[in-house]
Amino acid sequence: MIESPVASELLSKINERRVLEFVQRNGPASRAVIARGGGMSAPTVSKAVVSLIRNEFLEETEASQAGFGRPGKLLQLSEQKANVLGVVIDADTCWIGSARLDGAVGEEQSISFRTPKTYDGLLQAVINGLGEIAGNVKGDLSERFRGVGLSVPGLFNSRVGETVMSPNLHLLDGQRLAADLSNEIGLQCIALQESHALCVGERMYGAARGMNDFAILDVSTGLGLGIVSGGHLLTGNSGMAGELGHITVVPDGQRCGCGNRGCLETVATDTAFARLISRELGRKVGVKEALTAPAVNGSEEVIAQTVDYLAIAVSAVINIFNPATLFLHGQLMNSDPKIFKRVMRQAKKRTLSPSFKDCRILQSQGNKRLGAVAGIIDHLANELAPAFAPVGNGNTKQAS
Amino acid sequence: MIESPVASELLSKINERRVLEFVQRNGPASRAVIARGGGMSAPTVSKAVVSLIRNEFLEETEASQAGFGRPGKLLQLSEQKANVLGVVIDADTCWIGSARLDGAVGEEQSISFRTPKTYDGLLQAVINGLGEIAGNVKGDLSERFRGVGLSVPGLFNSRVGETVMSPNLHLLDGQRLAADLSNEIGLQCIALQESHALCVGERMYGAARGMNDFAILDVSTGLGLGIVSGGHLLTGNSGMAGELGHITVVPDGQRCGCGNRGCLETVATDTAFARLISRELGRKVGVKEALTAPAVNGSEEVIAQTVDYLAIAVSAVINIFNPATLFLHGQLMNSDPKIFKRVMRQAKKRTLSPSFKDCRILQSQGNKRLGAVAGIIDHLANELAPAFAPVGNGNTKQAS
DNA sequence: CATCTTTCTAAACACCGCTTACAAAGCGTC
DNA sequence: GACGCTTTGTAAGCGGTGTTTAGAAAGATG
Repeated sequence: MIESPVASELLSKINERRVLEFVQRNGPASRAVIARGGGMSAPTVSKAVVSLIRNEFLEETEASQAGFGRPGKLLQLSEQKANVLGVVIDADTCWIGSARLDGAVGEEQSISFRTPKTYDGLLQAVINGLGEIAGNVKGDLSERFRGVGLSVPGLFNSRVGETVMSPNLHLLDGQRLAADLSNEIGLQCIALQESHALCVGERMYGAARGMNDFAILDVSTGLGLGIVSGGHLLTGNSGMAGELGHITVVPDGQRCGCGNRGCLETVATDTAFARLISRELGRKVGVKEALTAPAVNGSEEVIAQTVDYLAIAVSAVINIFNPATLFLHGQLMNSDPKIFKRVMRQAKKRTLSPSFKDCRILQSQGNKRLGAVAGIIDHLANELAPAFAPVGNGNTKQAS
Repeated sequence: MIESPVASELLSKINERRVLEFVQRNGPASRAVIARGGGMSAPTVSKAVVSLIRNEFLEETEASQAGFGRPGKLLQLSEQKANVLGVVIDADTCWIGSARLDGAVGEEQSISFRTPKTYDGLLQAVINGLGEIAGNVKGDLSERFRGVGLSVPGLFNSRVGETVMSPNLHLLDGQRLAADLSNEIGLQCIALQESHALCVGERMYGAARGMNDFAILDVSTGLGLGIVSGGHLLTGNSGMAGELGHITVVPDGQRCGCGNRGCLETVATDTAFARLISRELGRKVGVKEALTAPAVNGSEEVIAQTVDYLAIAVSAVINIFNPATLFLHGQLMNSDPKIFKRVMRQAKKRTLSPSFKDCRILQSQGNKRLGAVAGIIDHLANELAPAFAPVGNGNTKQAS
């Protein structure tokens, strides 16, 4: 039933992982600092460091911080060998870039291109792009990089690595992009659904660094939701968890791309807003134009229709997940403070007040690129060593 | 940041926990059987067993199964010393009972009583009840029992152990029943919100045994939801996760007990159904009577109003959590197959089909009593030793 | 240059799980 | 009833790991 033969080596693996995570979180540090901060003895840290350097996760810099006694040699995430590649697939554009283990994306080493029209075209474009970044030397790829992380839109089955359905990019339907890519370039490729990628990225490198209970609600053409609860990304049985956009809020509402009627996604997204304003103005406008349209600035009544549903979404997330922090992401909320305020006001009304008080709500930039990179880095770390999570069922405290 | 000083003993603790869980799941077994089934070597199991017997979690029985070679001595969960107490607080009645570590509740050793009208009355009634079960010898309690698990209704903050708000039992508001009880009787007391208790109980002893991704939707006067995802009970930051009942589905609907309007709970519960039928009949009826009323058997249109919202709830759970199994619990769905069928049919329409296909939906009895018992047993096991969960962020597979 | 502080490592020790070897305990057969 | 067969359970030895202790290394201070 339970597997994995708890051997002695497990301990050293756990400690290696701890050291690595300490450096990931706190930046370069000496062995002594890691020992103090990570709750391990100095020799233990040293041994872990030896292994991490051998595996090219860390490297020793000459840089030594000034101080009283003997200066410690700083250990940092490897910049030489431990680079990874990130790929973000979106409906209109794709992005490819390289990054170091610390998540720093080399801007000069990244490219964007319009999303091709066919799956084969996309696959080939990604392969070409990766090769370009690797300096056009194909054989070099697997030497300079350790893996590729992908952010993919739509409904993604992470158990089998297959995009089940991608409403805005149907060419991915039924495809296994990560596997196909891996076969072509001979590197590990790991795909994450974009909302999940956002979560992993924010947690590893972004605003949610170190947080164990948070949610990210991403409002754009659709409604994306990523949840980290108790330190775990909520994936569900097949990685399809988080589809908040398709809960029904208008029982006989308009038809949604998913086939159902009245999904939250039909009324609480950029697209819904633009559609609404277009009708108001009598001509078709995009989201950006809609936001600056006079009708919008004029009347709260007009924006209310979208915004109040957005508040229902926010409220649902807080009621259902009780996160310590909720990040809101999307131009609709982050461009106009008036809109954000109204969302907050309405959400407060619609949420159980203890849960609402318990939750800090922040606007966030979010970054799928970091997410793609974080996805592969997290995978590499898991491959190296398991994170240790002493864990029960979450029931807590208050004993005698 | 991360604590717990990964010492050598950690390994033995993990293995003790494994042995204990093996026996919990598979019943009495010999050391050899545990070794084979649990993936440990025989000496390791023996050592763990010694410790578990010393801590009175296990005991050795003389009973030996017939077979070829030397018969193994069976190890079972201690019946002598390792008993626990379970307490279920409900709006109308309370229950107290004792159970063994294997979850077997001694029916003759349980009592029920009407829920008192005041908090002090309740506390005293529980204390008395516990004493009664312990044989009226107060000092004996802490010798015969290891702890008390409680199932409490309403919104429960598990971080501080306080009931924040209990709509159907306001005497609990702001109270810390587990802590108060613990102070009085000198035993460890652990409270769980009732929906969470349901989950823990089903997972440890019931229909969800061994499942790592499931949800339980409990439809009664309110809408309770418990989620286990990736093997973890979803509690949120303060244990208040799972409040599906208060998401808004009728933006300008009727007022809910929580202060908001149009909560799912106002339209998709027993109470809502009874209210609906009452209006139909022109007189006030309870749920049971409502279910057998001629109006109900006659027309689908009448029940549809409640049932279709119930389907929205089911659909929301599947869309949001992507569970492998969903247990539906509540007399509304489990008494009339016609109703259940309609819920299923409607839910199927309203759910993303990959997620729906991925999810097995079962009717379930559920049992808060087992939940209360499982809660304290799980806590005791966690105290003894951490469960080991090698864990990443949940991103999976499909590498080169 | 000696002293001080801090870093890092080597050695000794204790703990752990695993493998191997062996004793223990029944069953079948002769 | 004795012997072999099979399985169970334990003792001893080995390799791996973390910790403590002691000491070497490296720079700052006086």
